[in-house]
Amino acid sequence: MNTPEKTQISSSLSKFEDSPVFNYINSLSPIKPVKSVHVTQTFNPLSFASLPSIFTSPHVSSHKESRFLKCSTDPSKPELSSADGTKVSPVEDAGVDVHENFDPAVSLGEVSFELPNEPSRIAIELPQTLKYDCGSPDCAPTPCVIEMNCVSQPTCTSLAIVPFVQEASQKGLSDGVEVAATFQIERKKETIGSEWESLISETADLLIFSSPNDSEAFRGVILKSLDPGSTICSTLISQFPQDDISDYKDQTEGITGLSEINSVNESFEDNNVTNIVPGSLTDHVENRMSAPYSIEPGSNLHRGFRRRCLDFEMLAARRKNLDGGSNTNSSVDNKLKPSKAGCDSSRCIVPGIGLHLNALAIASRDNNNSKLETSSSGTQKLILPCTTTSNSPTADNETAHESLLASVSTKRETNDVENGVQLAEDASQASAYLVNEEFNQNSPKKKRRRLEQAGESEACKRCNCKKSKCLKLYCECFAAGVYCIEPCSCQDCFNKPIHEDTVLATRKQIESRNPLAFAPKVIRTSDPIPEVGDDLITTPASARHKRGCNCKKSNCLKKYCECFQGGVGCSINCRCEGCKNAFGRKEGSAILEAEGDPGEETDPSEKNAANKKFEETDILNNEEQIQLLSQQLHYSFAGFILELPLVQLPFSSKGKPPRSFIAIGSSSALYTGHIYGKPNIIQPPNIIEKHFQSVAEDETLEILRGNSSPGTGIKTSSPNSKRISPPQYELGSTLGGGRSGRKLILQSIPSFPSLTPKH
DNA sequence: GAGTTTGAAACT
DNA sequence: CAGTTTCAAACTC
Repeated sequence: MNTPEKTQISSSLSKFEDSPVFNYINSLSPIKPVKSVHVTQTFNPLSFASLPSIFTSPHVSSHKESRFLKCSTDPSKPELSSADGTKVSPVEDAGVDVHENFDPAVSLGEVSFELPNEPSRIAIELPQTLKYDCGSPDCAPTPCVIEMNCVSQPTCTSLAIVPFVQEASQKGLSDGVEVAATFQIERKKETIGSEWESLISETADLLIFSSPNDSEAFRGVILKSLDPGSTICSTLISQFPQDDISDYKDQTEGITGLSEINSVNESFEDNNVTNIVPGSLTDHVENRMSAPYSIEPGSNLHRGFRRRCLDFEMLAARRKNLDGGSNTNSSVDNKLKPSKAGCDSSRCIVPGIGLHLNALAIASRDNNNSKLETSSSGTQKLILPCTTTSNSPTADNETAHESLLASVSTKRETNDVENGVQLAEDASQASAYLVNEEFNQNSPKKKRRRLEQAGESEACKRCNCKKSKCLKLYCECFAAGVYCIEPCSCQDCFNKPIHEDTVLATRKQIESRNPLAFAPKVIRTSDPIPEVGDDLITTPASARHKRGCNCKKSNCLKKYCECFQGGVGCSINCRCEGCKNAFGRKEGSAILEAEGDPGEETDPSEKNAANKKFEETDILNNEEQIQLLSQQLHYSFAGFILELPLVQLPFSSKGKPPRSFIAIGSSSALYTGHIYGKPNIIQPPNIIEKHFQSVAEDETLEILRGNSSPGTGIKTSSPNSKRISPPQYELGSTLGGGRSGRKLILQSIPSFPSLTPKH
């Protein structure tokens, strides 16, 4: 990537690296100064883009993100790092250093939680973050900034964003303010334990999780070309403070929507950072939220959506924080875990994206309205489904629900009942947690019944585990990386915040067996256009089940089939018999069938029915997909969002959205981050690929060649080797290498692992 | 709502 | 790694 920005950054970095401050820092730290860390710069865009999916991946994303976050805090603590004496990998240098120095308490993710108590902090941090985003010296005049640049560069080099960020920094960020803020934060920090890195990474993830909107926000910034400075700031603010704060608000009790934002705004003013956000911050928030994304500023819906998901990460981070709590700022701990109840609540509140995305994916298909809206803005694609869905008969009794839903009601679209229900459910669930955790354990049937009465119980229904304690992949909730909540009818459920330790341990165990265990089952590949055969669609390559199905009797025509359930065609990876998957038969099935393969009792009527079904449900969507894809490509090209709700789900009006199939943002990545990277992310288009190639071709290729970090090889080492095959391979083989897009995808997927620190 | 079918997950 | 068992969702009645 020879973009001017990069060049500029590199040169700038070099300059700074040679500065006295930098030298001083180096002298204090075992870390070797590394000039212009180009490690994953190429993929930075991905990091942004993949945020949602990354959310779930503490490792990969965390590294990246953590760095990103670290940067924010790092500037202030060169000395601290050295003082801590924590070991840093020389190779990772800056990045690691940042990690160690990074104070979780300072992370944006935490900020969201802490904000209520410390409004000023957020103000400080946000600007910092912005600054960090810009990997260019332009935004970092101070020594601290310089170091930051070194560290952050890898992550901050996103192609599209850099210019904006830089500009923003130039326009709105006050260097002095930033520095001061940094140090202020620094003072609060305490010695960092050896656990920091992990802690940080997770914290970073949390941050990310808390801001599923990040990608959108950035996209919005880019696409809309709004005032970079204000836009970015407002975006960040709107996202973090708004969502997270509002969550916190919910816990503590009804505070009105923008109050937090206002406080944030005040904070900015207090810190002389006001200039960063021209005009009322609130206004910005509103504008950005409502206009570009069609999201209400205080969209509780959105928030509610994210609540359950990724709780695990939150817990993990939090727990680690606690473990090292002796070292960490007590205030932080308190904030993270208010009281027992509050603690749980917070967890519940912790934003998650898995469900959110799921809903989106579905919505893209099912919800025409949402489609329209999505078409108008890429960001909305992801969100609208959420917002549009709050049709929640299910929210009946819960005031909290009502409030949540009410906030979303403006956007309400009734078409997608399922999504709506689920979304509402999520929100309601979250609120339910807030209201009373015991809901989880009590009256599951009642809840379920209520949901069913809602008319779309399917969408809302959660698990019904009886023996697995919801600690196995049998449990949909567990598999999806979310806690069981109200709607669940499970028995002896351990998949609750109270048992966070158990949950985390179990997850780790499962992932140790199969790193992909929590990965999205359906991976969107590249080709959005299903291959429509003569009379039957054969293996649409737009998405594939990561492992493939093993159906024997269902002919892949029922939801027993995970491929079918996920709305994707069977692929070469499938070992199904008599595949008649309406979304695409296993390669060879169609041929065999056409040849009158006895193994496949080809029932013409069935075939036609399947085909018809497909036509009804997918053909149209394919076109839509194409449109969406083009948009998405645009966004992707901007370097922010790579994951798309393109996976088309077959169940429009009935059947709950296959959460487990969402290709995005499952909590899977929690522990698999390094290994699985971000395969979760739906890799779209060729354009992106080109982007990649131009930007990070080198590394990508390396990764593909197996030179990347250990985790790079998706699945090669999967315990389920017999069944799981790398998405890439799948793509390559299934798609038939003719298409460049596929090839590109292969590259792009591996690229994620590159995000992990180089050695 | 109970019972059956199905295939993934887990186990051996 | 293959076969078996367990499990819970999907489905049927």
